[in-house]
Amino acid sequence: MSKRRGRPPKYDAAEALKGALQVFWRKGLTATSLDDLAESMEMNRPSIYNAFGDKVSIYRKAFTQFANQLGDELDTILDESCTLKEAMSRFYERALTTYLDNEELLGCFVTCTAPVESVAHPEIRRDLATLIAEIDSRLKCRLERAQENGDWPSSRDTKTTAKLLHATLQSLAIRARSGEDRESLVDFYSSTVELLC
Amino acid sequence: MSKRRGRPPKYDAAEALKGALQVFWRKGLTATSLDDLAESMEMNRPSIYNAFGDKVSIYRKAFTQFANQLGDELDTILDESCTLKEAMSRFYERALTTYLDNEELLGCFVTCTAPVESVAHPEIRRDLATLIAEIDSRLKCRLERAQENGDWPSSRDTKTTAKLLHATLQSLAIRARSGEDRESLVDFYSSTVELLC
DNA sequence: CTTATTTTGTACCGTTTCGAACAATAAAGT
DNA sequence: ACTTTATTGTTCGAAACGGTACAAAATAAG
Repeated sequence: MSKRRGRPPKYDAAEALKGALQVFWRKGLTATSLDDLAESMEMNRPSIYNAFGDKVSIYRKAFTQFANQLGDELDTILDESCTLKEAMSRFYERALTTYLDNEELLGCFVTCTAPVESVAHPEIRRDLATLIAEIDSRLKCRLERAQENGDWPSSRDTKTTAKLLHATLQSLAIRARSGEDRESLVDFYSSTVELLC
Repeated sequence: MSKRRGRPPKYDAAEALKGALQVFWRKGLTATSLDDLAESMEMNRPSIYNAFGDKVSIYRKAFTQFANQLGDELDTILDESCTLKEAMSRFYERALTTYLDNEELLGCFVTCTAPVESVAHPEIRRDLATLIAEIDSRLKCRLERAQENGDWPSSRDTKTTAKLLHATLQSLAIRARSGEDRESLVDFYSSTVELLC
């Protein structure tokens, strides 16, 4: 029942990581300076270092938080939607909302900022690989469920279709960042859903 | 008939850009220093600056060279292949060869390094958007040709399928960089070709 | 009130960065 | 031979970088 000794931290860890995520999302790992992070996390450099370690560590923690948060939301959508078509439409729509937040064309944090660092930072490469495999797996499971429900032909290949649905998500991420307008992106995922689901 | 005055350049412009491309491909724009470029381009910094401008300019020139070269090769493959299936298989196989050059997992130069810079550098964002539209268009044309030849059902949507084929290319680029092995990537594009073509 | 513990914030260090100034070099024109 | 033009390579400087040392501040325990 002992209370924590010492001066109480001014920051909230999750909130600080959210700030870090915002800068990393716009600038990427390398172009983000510790000063940028200090400002966006509302902490000063030594406190950041003490709490989260060096820049790569902060990035990876922000990465994990992003993956967990968006992943959970997308999983919920996949689970609670009745038909496969409805599930995938809502899935992409939710992703787009994140990618085009506040009229800024940010794309997906992971897809747009992690690959470039994957060569210099093997830890990030592994984080990326793990996340990709995770999403593949979730989509494949959803397709299998649709097959059990008779909502999707059991003759079709779940593994390939899952990867194609994932590829569409990745493409939306990059296209959003390239400035493609929302209407065009919606058109893309809508017709993809029609074609594959 | 007048010859060029002054000391003749030691470097070959195309060769130097090739060197620049190699570093940018591994490190990305921001993490690449002018010293890195000087070494890889076999020029010293002032000469580089004099010949190609600042770092972003060099990157964009390397980008253009890459896009032209790979684009031309892929177009040739699309054009000279008889069947659509054969065309797309060779298309992806050629891309993979580039992405996995010399056992290093580099992925696509454009897909893996350009998006992260698109927010800070609008010129790069436009370059990226232009290239994406270009590839979409080429693939769509190939599908239309297949329809004319009776090689592909004229009932199907060329625009959406072109984007899906493109999304598969982008996904291969990212997956290669994440460390996914060649066998898995070949499996992915093979079954994609079967499914879509 | 004193001590122990933890975070904060200022100040600093050594390195790397980009870009430019400068003289040296190599070719063509006169 | 001398001038003109263009590239090379050395050198420099100001700024930004990541990371750390250290004292001040704030709380709990004794």
